[in-house]
Amino acid sequence: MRLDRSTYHHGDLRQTLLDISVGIIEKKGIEALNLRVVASLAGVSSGAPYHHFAGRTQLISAIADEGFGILEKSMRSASARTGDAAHAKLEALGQAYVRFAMRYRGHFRAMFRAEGDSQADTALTSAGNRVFQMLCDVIEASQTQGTIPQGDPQPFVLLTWTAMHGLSTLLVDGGLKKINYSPKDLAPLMTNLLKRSLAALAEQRHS
Amino acid sequence: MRLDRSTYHHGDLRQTLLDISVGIIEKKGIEALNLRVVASLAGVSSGAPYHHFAGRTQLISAIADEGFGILEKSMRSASARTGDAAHAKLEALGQAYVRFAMRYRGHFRAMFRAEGDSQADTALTSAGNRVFQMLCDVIEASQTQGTIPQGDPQPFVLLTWTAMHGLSTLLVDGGLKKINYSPKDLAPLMTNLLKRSLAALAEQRHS
DNA sequence: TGTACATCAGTGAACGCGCGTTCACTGATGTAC
DNA sequence: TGTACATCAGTGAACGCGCGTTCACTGATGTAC
Repeated sequence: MRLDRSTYHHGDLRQTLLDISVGIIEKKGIEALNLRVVASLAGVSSGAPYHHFAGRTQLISAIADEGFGILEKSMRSASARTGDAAHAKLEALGQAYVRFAMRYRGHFRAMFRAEGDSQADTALTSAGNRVFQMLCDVIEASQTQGTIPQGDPQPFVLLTWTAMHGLSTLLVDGGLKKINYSPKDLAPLMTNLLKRSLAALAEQRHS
Repeated sequence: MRLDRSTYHHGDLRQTLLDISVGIIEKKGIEALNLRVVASLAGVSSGAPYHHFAGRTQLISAIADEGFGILEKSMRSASARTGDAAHAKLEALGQAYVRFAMRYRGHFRAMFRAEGDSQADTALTSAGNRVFQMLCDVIEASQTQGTIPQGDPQPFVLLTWTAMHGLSTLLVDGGLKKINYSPKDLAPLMTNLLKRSLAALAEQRHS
């Protein structure tokens, strides 16, 4: 019965492999993730990773899982730091999301890798579902509190997600390099845009 | 001096290869693009494509170029169909962009493939630059006509781009499968959101 | 109109390498008695 | 406390395949004279 994995053989190879992989995905993208290189950077042989992950795919999934965990924690603590006003919570969630994407680019890419139409297996993890649920909840709370018009919340949820996610994608993949506007200014700008404009949608939805 | 390429040997293998590749990228994603399979689907041998493209990378670039060409044409004709009011043109551009992404998913993926940080060579083609320029122009026209507040147009351009592009990405990669809201309703919804809310940003930009 | 020649778009076998994955093995750690 | 044994996390050579790419070639089309 070993309590301390960290003194056993390598230390914590599993986490080391995850960390190195994240670094590679950040720098070179997910396609460049090469198990042999990861292993050698970790100082182990090419077969070692298979004692911790069934294969390359599972390693990437593990990174995605870790990412969703971090994202959920970030969003919960961001939400907890605000008052009960739904609009404040919505803004906090948006900022937390974008900030997460910038800070954990490798995880973000692993979480939202587009692998053709096999998107089925990109089914969100439980943490991913909880994140999405947080968004739904705060939108509904906004409706209850009158910050957002009544009615089917889905379009509002979608718009919020689109704005958050679209901006994050642009920031992560460098799609706005040619626009010299600081990302730090953009996150709050974007979330405020969102918050302020949701109301304008009310009549649009019924057209 | 042959005037009719289409009667020469295969016909127009170059275009055939492009079309088949686009189909594959639509169905299975860009990583699944396999030159040998493309060649065999076109009914030619594995070496044939190299008489038309220097390699896999150049074939993808050719698809991207074609895509930017189509996108530019779509946006120009959408813009031409409206009056001179800048806000109408802005909305038309947004709708054209999203519609293009849905209709030409393969091209769209080739145009905005994220290949790590080698984004340098994803430098936009001339058509891509013109598309971006159209967006800048209409934003500036909106400022002149008073639909959008004065000042540095960059943040406005960026927000428009983010909204258009973020929604398109979600639609193309199936990121909103679980939300049963029709894409056809979403495009105008999104562009209207954008148009109506740009004004709300004025004070935000100076905070 | 016919013959020699250049060119161009194909063929298809073969090369070669990157890389995921396997497998028989070894050495270190923990457990039983 | 020592010895036998189970287990687990490593090693590293080797397998195998997918796939981009090359190359000597062939047959069809176009040009010169």
